[in-house]
Amino acid sequence: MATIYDVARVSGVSPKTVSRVLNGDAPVKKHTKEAVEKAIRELGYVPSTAARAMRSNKSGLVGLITGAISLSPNRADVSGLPDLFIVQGIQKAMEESGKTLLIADTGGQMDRVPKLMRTFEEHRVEGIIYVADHHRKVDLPILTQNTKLVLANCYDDKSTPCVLPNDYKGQKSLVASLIAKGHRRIAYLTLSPMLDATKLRTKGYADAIGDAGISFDPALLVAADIDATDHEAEVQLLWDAVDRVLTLPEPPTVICFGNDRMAMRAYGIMRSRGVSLPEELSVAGYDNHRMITESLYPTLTSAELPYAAVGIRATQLLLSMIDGNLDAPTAPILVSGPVHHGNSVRDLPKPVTKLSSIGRTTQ
Amino acid sequence: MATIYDVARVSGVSPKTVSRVLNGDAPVKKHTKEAVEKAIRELGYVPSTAARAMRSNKSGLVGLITGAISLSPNRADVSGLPDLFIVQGIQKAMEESGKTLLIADTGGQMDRVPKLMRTFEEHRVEGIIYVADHHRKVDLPILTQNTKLVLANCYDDKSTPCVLPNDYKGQKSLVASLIAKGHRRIAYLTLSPMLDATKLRTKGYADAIGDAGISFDPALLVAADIDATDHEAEVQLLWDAVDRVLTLPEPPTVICFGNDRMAMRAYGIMRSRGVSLPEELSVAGYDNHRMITESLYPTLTSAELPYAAVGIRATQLLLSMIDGNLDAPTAPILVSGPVHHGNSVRDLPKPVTKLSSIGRTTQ
DNA sequence: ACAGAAAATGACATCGGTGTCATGACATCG
DNA sequence: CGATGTCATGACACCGATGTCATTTTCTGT
Repeated sequence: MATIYDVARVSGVSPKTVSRVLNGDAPVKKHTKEAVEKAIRELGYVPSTAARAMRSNKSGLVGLITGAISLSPNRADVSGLPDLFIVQGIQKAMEESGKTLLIADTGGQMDRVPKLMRTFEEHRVEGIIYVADHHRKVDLPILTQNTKLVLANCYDDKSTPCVLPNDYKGQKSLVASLIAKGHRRIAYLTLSPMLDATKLRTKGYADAIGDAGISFDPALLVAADIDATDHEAEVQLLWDAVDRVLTLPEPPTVICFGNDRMAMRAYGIMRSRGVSLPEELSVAGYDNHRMITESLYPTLTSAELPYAAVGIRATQLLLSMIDGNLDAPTAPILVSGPVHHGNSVRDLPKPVTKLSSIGRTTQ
Repeated sequence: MATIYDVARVSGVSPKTVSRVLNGDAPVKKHTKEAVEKAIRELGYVPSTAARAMRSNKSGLVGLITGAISLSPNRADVSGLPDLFIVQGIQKAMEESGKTLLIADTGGQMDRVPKLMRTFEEHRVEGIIYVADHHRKVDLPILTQNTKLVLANCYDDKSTPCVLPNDYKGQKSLVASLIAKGHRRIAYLTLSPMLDATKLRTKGYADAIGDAGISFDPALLVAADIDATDHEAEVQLLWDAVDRVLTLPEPPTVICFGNDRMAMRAYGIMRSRGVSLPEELSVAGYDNHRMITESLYPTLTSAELPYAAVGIRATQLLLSMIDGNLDAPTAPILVSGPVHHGNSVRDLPKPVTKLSSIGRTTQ
């Protein structure tokens, strides 16, 4: 492989001058410059990042730890939006920065993380992004010294800088939009209550109806997706939850589901029950998993889980930390996504005025 | 960041001795060794691969070019098995080799490949794997000098070493297994005839029935998945193709589809037509896309498209080329996968003997 | 035409490891 | 006991870039 010395020799100048041509950091005579460029072309010279890294103490590398590549395709049916979208956002944002991404996949085994981090340190990465498969707390080994670390879709108790989806605001916006369409009996069939996302979204739901002056009815809030190892059991739980809210004395006019997949299943359940969507019942999901929302009929209203944006924000944050422009933020950075309106939510005739709204508004 | 010199100073030995402790390539007194290891621990010393790479001219890096990360999740509905599975295979195999994987995603734009290759060369990767999204011919820019290159799921006309799924054998094995179950009228509804995979599989189909002494009936071979930009049109083409073979004077007892997704759609079509599976008609797919094959009822018989294995083989090939153990193979390496038997193919009562098989065996 | 400034270029050291060779301390053997 | 060999260690150069500083060439203005 040709080196800068070879180029210098062939073009009859000093290596330093070749360096100047390469980096354009000092004036070089036009004639000289052309000779050097010719030599570079002839020799097929490509500068070595390793040598550069050594001299400048900057590797130009950024590490990414994720399980998204090894797990995503198989897992498409067990979870919400695949975290691969976060990785995509990171790739996209990183590309523009000129840094090179070193991707390490855990294969789902957390105990491999220290080894991966070690490899990253040997390569002197300028920073590391850790991506979790869902909004949750993590506990990573502490990095030696001052390697920059950003958590994406997760957080820890050492106040490591992190970027999270704004689950609170997402659900709140979604429910607010339902209220704006005239709905007042709004059921929420959640994912497991153990999830951070569920806790936050439930608060968003409660605040949205509270802000609208609607009283909170605990019967409308049902955890419908407990960790069932069994696929059958999962479907049955959902069926049961739907049944429970629909047979209430005053049933909801709309049901929000913990994610789009639950909503998709609900379409089938409604068909079985002879309930037509959205005429007799409106439905909303979460994630805006386009493969689902756009292919369902009617198209599904859903709050976007802004995974690509989380990846992009995490990258921007890391890059700014690397540049030293910014101290690490102490609070999590929250990323919000819009509500995507499909045809699964219908406009409800509004009561004429608040004063006259004495009769029932449902059914 | 601590260097080998810091370790040497703290432990009171020469840098070279520290190097020996690190690499174990020369005897070191036990006492000295312990002192060095203590210093390494205290300083949190991590050797720099950049410096190593410079001295040894070996980066320990391998490049991977793919579009699987940026495209896979969105594209799950437009293609067969996602090529991400190939990337998974590569990651897995590479991990054991101690090399570090540099993943570059094209984002679907082929014109970005030269830039990515350039970056890889700057990092002095020891080899590059190029992954295509489906079995096809590619035309990559020539690499400077002797950088090792392996193509996965694709080939070129410069006889670059490549690893391909054995589409011929896959379809042949599948059809042979159908014949073993007593089927003799076997329809094949293919993907676009322009695809390499289709050509190879069609030959596999023809050879399998030929080997069984069944005469080839062109009416049973229909291209059913032309590149329709429109989703609707695609479904209609499939419906039409199914209709065409089922209304033949002597209809098939089993239909093979170009991929699992087509087969999945066919389930719906059969339901509409009132044809029960597998009692009245057997069905087989291709890819063994588990998300589909295992969740359909009845479970789908499918030939495995061995993407993970393609990734692993490609990695092994590249690593052996890097080690110089092996010259590049001149012919493509073909990877075969098994046929996965689901419940979508039923055993057909066999004619008692060949001599007495005068009557119709169908319907 | 000449001093002085500015532009263009080069010599050399350095980054952090490791290969090569030299050297000193012991052990072994005749 | 001295010659020889082995073991353990260190000095030094080198990999390929680039920062620092020195030097040479070219450009100004008077």
